[in-house]
Amino acid sequence: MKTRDKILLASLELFNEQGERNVTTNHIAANLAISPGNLYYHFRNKSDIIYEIFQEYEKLVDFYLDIPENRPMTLADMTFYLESVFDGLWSYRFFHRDLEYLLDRDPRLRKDYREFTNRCLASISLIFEKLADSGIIEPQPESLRAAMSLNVWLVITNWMAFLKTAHAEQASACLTLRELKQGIYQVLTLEIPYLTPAYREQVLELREKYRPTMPEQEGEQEAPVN
Amino acid sequence: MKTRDKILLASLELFNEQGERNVTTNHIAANLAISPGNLYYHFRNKSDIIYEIFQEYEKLVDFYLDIPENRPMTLADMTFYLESVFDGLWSYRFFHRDLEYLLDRDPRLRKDYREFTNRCLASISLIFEKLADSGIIEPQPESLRAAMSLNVWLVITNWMAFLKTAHAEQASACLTLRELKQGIYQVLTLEIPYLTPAYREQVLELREKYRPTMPEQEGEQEAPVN
DNA sequence: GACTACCTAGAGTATATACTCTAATAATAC
DNA sequence: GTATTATTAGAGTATATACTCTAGGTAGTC
Repeated sequence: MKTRDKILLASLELFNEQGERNVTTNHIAANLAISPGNLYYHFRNKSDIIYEIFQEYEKLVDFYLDIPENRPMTLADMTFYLESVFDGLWSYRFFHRDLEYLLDRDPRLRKDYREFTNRCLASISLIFEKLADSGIIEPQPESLRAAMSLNVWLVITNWMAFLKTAHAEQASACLTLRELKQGIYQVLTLEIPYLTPAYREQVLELREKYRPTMPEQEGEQEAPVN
Repeated sequence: MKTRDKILLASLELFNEQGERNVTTNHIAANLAISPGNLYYHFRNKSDIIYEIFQEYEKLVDFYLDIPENRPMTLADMTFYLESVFDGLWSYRFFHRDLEYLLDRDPRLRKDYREFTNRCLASISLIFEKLADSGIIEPQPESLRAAMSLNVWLVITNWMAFLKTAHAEQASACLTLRELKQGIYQVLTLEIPYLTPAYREQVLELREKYRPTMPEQEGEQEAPVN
């Protein structure tokens, strides 16, 4: 693999594990056993590395959320979208953690992320629309759909932060993809009241599969050590 | 005012304006025209300043979310809770921005914040319960109420981050309390399907008051300059 | 073999930042 | 008034971090 790609890969891994703020360019170089000079030969600065990683993320999610216009949407489709989005969140999980700081630092990123958000919101809204077309959820006026989509987005993008802050131990270490996907439970919670009788039970069953196993919100009870 | 209190006040203000990450202890001292030594006489380190500010925040929200058990809940109560929580978010808005980093840095804060979250979730759930008692929303099983409360929490705590990232300009400068309170619109959106016919119109009217004036999600249209 | 384009090492630098240390000054107690 | 305690100034430090610079190696081509 080319050094340039190795740098991107190692950066992503370190960022995800330790947070962008805690990973220096020197760390990245050391991790790859290359010199800082070498790293800066391939990237002008740290921002450029982050920007390029973001573009990968963007591309991935855009790919997942490309809604086919020519056929009705099934429950399986919806599940796929949800699973995919959370997979994406997981793979680039460092990004949402330090989002505001990163956007303040890099105007390119701010602009791109803003457009990315709008595309995602549009996709979510389209999904709702097509779910209504398929008779899975009741159709809703456009304005409500927009507000609902925004809520879905807020839940999705904030779920990981919630998990990390709800954990007793340090955030980075103990978080699994499985736990992250319990966010799907929360998203489906939003849909419940809009489900048609025909699909209600099916979706509720699907939702159960993502029900948190560990009691997340009842944090008072620490795990007994002995 | 005592120097100690001035430090807390100036720190909060600077943190809110520029983000904790961008405000150094030297900045705080300079802002107050005192010496760094003086600052460190009053606080052992930066973490202690942040921790103390958090405790103020906690106290404030706990005060707001103290639900009276002995009387039914009115729409006015609900409005008050929503307004208050967003006021609190505004006054201590730096906190949620760098939350994960702060919690990683200070175990006390992690523990306290975790318990704080649980108290808030319990309050939200209690509010739903009492709203059902008052016939404002339909009663729901406890498990659904818990999931709904968590969604409300996610929307509330992530709304500001969304606003900042949706803005085209740098985050810190252009954000008003008024815009922040449009988050109430999103929270009320979550309630819509559960409203009883008797209160539906009233709540929808209330919700309209918080409807975003500027088109937030249609970011493509930049303001025409000429 | 020599030219070129690409790649790499590693020491080094400017700047920032959290924090310390000493000494001096103000406030208070007796 | 004097002893003590609380407060303050301000220079200074250890460490970190993003990034630079120079020199040299490697691979392919003719």
